[in-house]
Amino acid sequence: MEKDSLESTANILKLLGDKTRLAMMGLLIKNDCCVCEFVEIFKMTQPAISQHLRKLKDAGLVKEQRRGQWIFYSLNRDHRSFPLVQDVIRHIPDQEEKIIQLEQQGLRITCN
Amino acid sequence: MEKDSLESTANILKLLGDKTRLAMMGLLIKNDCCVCEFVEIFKMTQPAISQHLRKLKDAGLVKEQRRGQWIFYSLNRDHRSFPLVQDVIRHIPDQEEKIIQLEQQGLRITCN
DNA sequence: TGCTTATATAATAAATTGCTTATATACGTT
DNA sequence: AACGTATATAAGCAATTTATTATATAAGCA
Repeated sequence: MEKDSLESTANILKLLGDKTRLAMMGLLIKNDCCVCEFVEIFKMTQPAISQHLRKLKDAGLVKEQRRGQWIFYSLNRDHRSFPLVQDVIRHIPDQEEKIIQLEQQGLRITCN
Repeated sequence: MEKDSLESTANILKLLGDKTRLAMMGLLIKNDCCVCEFVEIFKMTQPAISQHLRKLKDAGLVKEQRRGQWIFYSLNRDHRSFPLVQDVIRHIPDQEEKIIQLEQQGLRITCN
């Protein structure tokens, strides 16, 4: 298996070592999401969400793509440390439920 | 596979998201180590090392065992999140080299 | 064009982290 | 008992982190 340096691994883990960002990654491995969905799911202010996404983006773990009014985030599956990310996500509960709840509240479609 | 809660996983990752602690875990998966060995390997002060070990111990990731004058640390392989720890460590370079260097310097035996 | 919505960024404040130095504790040896 | 070595703990401090509020930017629509 490809090994990453100690330092880069520690940096990835530091990013994932936050409940919100870890859940974001768990969501993104199943669905692309836009900022307003994260705001709704995590009940956090929009700037707080944007700043977490910024950190993930700066590390190259996520990509952004504008779709009209919205900016959708997705996992960068080409990242050197993506296998590590995948392994980590396997250890957390499935996050898709949060998306389903959002859909049931009719809040998913606000971004489609 | 057993899944840990999002929160407990994030807490583990936060601990591993530090270069020194991550390397410590990488070392401990191969050998028990005492504090003075870590001090030598990481070129850090003894209190700094002790504080990192304290965090790992508080989380239950490592155990300590006194052997005469020395206190040896070892991984707690019974920890609920040990499989996660193992998976993470698989992604970093082998740390045993550091122990070998220590032995070559004759510094390993100071703790035997 | 002007308004609304979605998002980013900047400034700031509070909490946390990781080190340092100083000191305490525990064991082994003389 | 006194001393030296190994380790832990406490206090203090600088750097980092994470949130908040305020503001800027960009797209869609009346």
